[in-house]
Amino acid sequence: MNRELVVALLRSGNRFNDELNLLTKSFGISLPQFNVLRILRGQKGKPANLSTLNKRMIHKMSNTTRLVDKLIEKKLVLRCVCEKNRRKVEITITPQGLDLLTNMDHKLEAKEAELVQNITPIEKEKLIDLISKLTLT
Amino acid sequence: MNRELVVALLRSGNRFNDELNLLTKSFGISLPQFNVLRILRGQKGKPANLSTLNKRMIHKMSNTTRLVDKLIEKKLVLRCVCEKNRRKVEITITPQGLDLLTNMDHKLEAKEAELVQNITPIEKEKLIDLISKLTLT
DNA sequence: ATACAATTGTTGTAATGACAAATAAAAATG
DNA sequence: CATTTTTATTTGTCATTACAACAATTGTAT
Repeated sequence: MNRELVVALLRSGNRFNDELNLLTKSFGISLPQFNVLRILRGQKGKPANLSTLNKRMIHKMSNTTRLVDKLIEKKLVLRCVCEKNRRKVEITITPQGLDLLTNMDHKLEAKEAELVQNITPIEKEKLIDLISKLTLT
Repeated sequence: MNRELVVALLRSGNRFNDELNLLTKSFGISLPQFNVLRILRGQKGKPANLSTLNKRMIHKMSNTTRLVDKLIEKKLVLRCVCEKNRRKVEITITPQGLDLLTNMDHKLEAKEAELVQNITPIEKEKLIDLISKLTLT
């Protein structure tokens, strides 16, 4: 039964990933890039450094540097060296980045709703509850 | 709430992915490669073709050909052209492939158990149920 | 202060993945 | 039977990811 559960979770996770990736691609960015943008928007002007991004990212990956490089190329974020701790780097979202997110917002919400349309609100609560219980540690 | 659910699912799916990948890597293969091996073992001698593998794979990807190439390099599977329909290709697992799976089996079970250890059997049933309901279509 | 360890990020390289175009055989059509 | 369409797989190309080595800066203990 453990296997059944693990496989079910992997399957649906991958499916969600694929669908969302498709959506973000249509706006010219990958899903991980999109998530970084959202984290930055959540900072409300406060810059973030790479390790903060890494901690919050849904898709753990070893190379946030290069992901950010891509976002810089697209002028969606800015990077500058932190004054207080020159090892650190400060990353902020640009107005263009915010605009892009604004454009994506409702499409994303629609997609999210579509992805979970087969269950009731009560079941959704239950699922969230169980999954977060599952993923403590 | 939809977003919360989607994010929770992505997170735990990715986490499971990472953990399992780590495990299979320690045996010299990737998680997708491992899953193909398991599909082949499930065939009980009956060969599978690429599109069958593709349908059953947990990680949908466009390049099953090259994934199978890697498994061939490692002598874990065999590929030969199907007699009846020469477009098709028949893939079977080798004795070495089966041995590898046998060696991995209990480690994998242990890891699976570890991954879902935070919830009760009843909750597991419930989760499986909800997730499969979610992922109909 | 100096040496050593820990933190934070970057870079190189190989492996993997996504996507589209190419190939090749079989099936369908006229 | 020749031609088109569909099916099944392969190949090319580029982007992303994984992994490891490197570099720079700060923190700590003697």
